[in-house]
Amino acid sequence: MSAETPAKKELAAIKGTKDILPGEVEVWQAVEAETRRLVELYGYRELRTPIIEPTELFEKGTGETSDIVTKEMYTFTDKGGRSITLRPEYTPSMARAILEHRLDLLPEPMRYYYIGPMFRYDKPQKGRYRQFHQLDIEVFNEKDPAIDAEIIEMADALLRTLGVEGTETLVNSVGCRACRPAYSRDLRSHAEKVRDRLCPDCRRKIATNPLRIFDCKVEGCREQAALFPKITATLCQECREHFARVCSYLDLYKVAYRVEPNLVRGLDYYTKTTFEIISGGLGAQNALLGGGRYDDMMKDFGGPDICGIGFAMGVERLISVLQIRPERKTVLYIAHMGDAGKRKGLELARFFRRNGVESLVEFGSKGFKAQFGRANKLGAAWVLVIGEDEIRKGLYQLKDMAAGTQTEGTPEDLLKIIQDKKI
RNA sequence: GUGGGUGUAGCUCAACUGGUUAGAGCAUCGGACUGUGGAUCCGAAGGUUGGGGGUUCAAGUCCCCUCACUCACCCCA
Repeated sequence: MSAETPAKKELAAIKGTKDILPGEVEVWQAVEAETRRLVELYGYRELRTPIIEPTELFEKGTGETSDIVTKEMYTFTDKGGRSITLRPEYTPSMARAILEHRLDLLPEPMRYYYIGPMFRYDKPQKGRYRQFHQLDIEVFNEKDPAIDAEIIEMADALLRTLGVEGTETLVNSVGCRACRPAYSRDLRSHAEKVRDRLCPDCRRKIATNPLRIFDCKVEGCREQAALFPKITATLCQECREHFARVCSYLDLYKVAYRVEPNLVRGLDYYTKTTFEIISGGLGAQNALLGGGRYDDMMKDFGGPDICGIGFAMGVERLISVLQIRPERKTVLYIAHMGDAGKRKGLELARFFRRNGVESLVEFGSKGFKAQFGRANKLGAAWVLVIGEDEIRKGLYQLKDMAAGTQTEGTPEDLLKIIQDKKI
């Protein structure tokens, strides 16, 4: 079967997006199923929101000065003149849904999750796509530092249950509105004093985002940054105590982690705890998941003063470090001879499918030799043989392809053989 | 958005300093082989060499533009 029209390159998937084909999609399905199972053990419920939102939601939620909002959003005007944006992240949508439906008035704990596509107009590279997928986890109205630790422990448990190895968990506190401004001022004045020893990029960061100087890879900048004050040393009383409790609970869970005072998350809304789990083998985009606390978002939305905490995990990145590559094979292939054989095959396929056995019937008329060859290529575990003799007797041949053995019996007999072997 | 690298069949790769009709392996399809698979042999199909322009008697090969992929910066999942 040769393709009559070769795929035109002009009709390829757009830059930064990908098809997920059979052979790989099974990995996605397994990851999604395992993820749902695990987070529901922690009391999370799925909450789905639209892919499109009013642009304003992200301007207010993600932050007007963030890179995401200033240069990475897919924004357009719809026919009604509204400014619409394809969600670049999930947290603001989640917060919006909570307020819109007043879920904060329900007795259930507000623990939600979602797995789905996000959109950012970035330049694609390893582990970075324009349409990518995230697992998003959020908890609202839970001030206790125990939830900070539990959420990190859950992230750790999820990666373990999926078989991810060689990760490192980084935690930090970025303070709150009471103590962070003072720290930023402090940092700026320190950086200003050594301005001429910093790279051009970092000189610019002094004004825009001094915390980011810690991320610079230039040797001179790193030397200077090492001398800057640590945020962990200048936290206010409340933030310091909160962070100490988070760490002590993590110790209780025996989760391995490293306090990384230089860990700065890029989104503006974080307060107190931030964390990230990184993995080697991901190149420059090494964050498998990242998140933190955002105690002021709901209030900023004009809603009740309830706090939030959560994280997002990159599904593409996760899958790229997974070892598992499950493949789905055909179970039962039905080979036949003659028109009566074909009709009986179609009938029996229905019988087997109704009893939970995946079945494929050969539609063409080939010799048994060719049909067995085809079954073999499809990786069929079983082949049902229907010829004149079988139809006359009402007894069919079932071949176990791996063992090479063949059994005769009624459809019910043969079904039982397949079902027994499955267990 | 800024740099660097790479684009040849579905996949992995060939094609000497520019030189006839761009080849091979794997995969696909057909045959040897109309009552039983994996092997082997034979054959077929599959390409505007990512696209466009230029230099040249002659371009897969050199130059320019563009697109895509890729790595890093940046940002982040």
